[in-house]
Amino acid sequence: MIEMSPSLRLFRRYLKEQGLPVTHQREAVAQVVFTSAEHLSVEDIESRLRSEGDRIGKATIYRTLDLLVRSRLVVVHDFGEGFKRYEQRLSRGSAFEHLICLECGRVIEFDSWEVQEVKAEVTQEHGFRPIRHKLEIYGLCRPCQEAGVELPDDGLTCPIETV
Amino acid sequence: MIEMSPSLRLFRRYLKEQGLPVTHQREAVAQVVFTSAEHLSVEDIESRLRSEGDRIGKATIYRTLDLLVRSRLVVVHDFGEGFKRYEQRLSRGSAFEHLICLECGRVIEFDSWEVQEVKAEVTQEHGFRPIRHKLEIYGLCRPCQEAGVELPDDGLTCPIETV
DNA sequence: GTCCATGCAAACCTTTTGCACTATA
DNA sequence: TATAGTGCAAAAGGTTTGCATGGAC
Repeated sequence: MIEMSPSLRLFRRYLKEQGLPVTHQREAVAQVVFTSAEHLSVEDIESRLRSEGDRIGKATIYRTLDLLVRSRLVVVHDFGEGFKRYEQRLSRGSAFEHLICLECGRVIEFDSWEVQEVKAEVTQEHGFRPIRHKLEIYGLCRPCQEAGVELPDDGLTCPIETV
Repeated sequence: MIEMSPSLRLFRRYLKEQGLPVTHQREAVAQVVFTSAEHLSVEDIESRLRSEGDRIGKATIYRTLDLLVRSRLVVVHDFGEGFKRYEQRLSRGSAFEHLICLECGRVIEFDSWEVQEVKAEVTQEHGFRPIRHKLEIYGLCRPCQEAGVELPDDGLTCPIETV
């Protein structure tokens, strides 16, 4: 049986509030996300379920993740890898600021007070109603730099503008 | 014939530097991106080419966009819509800060000096070598708010944490 | 004449959907 | 027992690739 984490308890409550059945599959998928501190791909989730002896169809995983995101217990990230990653929202920072290593995919979260300020200022200026934001800084993490990784530079010989 | 914009000139130079042929298709795709101030999807690019009488295969468009990105004359964006958008890097702001309307998809660019500072600080702190960044603020643009658009809130009745 | 690009279609990958079957409440 | 979920396989949508043909240099 699945031991009950606080988040899982909330997810069950959410399902009941919505009049939806609490199934073994939903609990299993939720528990995988809730017991991980990482940004999981659907592939990751599927293989973790499998290693626990659970064989749950991809369609069900996607459908459950959709519920988890809707419940606000989980957030979805798109780091431009061609697929999405899912992360529990409770515990840890749950910051929307990330350093993302282009070499190994490592993600470091951080909080920025200043970004919140920029957000407030610029949205007010444009009459824009902010709902969420993300700041993503792509580059090379320390371990990859120390391993001597260099990213290829294929640009024009005389660069135009470097940001 | 295609009239030569400064960017197109640079793209030709880039192709020659790389020992690659300058073809009509490459010039046509590049010119579409260089003469637009918007964030174009491949669909957009294809239809603009078509309306100019150019019928260029999608594969060629993708391959040319890849070259344009490599040359650094164009940047690619992924706003989580399920496809990518392309934008010329010269002229205009070419900021990496965006307000993105969840209702109509409108994108407003802005520059933020503070974000550059946050980037410098946090990357130094983590020994991370930054290459590029993006700040995306999702929400409702003024016109959509005035049109009375409200986004559904399906979350738990007692929200956990609101960012 | 030698490469390389192009165009088409097929392949690919992630995600979504249709449908017969099963489980929840 | 009624209602909704599950699993499988097929479909969908954007992007990539293989290959024969055609164009750049």
